[in-house]
Amino acid sequence: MDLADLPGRPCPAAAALELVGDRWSLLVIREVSFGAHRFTRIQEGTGAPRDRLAARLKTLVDAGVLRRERYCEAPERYEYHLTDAGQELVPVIRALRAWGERWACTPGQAVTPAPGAP
Amino acid sequence: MDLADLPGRPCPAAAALELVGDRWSLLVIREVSFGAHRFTRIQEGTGAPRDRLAARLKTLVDAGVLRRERYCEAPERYEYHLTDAGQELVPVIRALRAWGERWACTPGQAVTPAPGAP
DNA sequence: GGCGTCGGTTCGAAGTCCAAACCGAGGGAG
DNA sequence: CTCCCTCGGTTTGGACTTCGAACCGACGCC
Repeated sequence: MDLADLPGRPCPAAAALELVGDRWSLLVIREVSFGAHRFTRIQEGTGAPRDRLAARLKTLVDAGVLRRERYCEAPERYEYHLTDAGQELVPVIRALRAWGERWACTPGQAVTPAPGAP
Repeated sequence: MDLADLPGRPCPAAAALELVGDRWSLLVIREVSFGAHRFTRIQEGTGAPRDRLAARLKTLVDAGVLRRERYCEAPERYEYHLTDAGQELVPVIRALRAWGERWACTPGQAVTPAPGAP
């Protein structure tokens, strides 16, 4: 992914969003960072449809954010771990969580917590 | 948006992604935080298609992340500003940019800068 | 043999995304 | 007055994604 190829202003944030800025990627990374390393666990934790999850795991591995490791020989089974790049995505998720706690948890929209209320 | 309605694990980060976790929202917020307050400027800065941008601006205003302000009476013209909630999204973008600088700017994938290469 | 788990893949339907054309209100040039 | 431009959108038609659900093969358990 070359920054110059993006349609808008060249910016590393845009490049980051190209890689992990879709509906599921950050949720997947959150789950893996929480210790959910297997397909089924990640699927339960994120709620992503199975095919989407399979595709997303593939692109995240390709992007170098996740590493796929076989944990069972007889029936080929794999689990997913964060690479260093993936690890460093955790602060992004933390920032997102902090924002969500403050603004997205109130019933209704992300309006200021107490406009005229106690 | 109720956390309990989300398919996966209830988590404020998921709620945040519901609101701003699409292709353009964070880019739009970046642009507005850079001082691009008008439709056309935001469109140029993000590279989003016009209809997507119009729809996204609407949902962001509904979500309470942006505020829409008329700046011209005669032909109705509006500009967009960050609310407090929008303002507090800036750290998320900063985190994303930091990550992008480190991992997404290298040509190729987000692999460690020098694994075995010179 | 019959059923369950695990990690996927395949399917058709539904939804979303896109580029490009269109629109209306106004401004400016000729 | 007429023609064309800007601004902020909306509409359109087609491509691309996403979805839930069904299916699959390899294995384990009973």
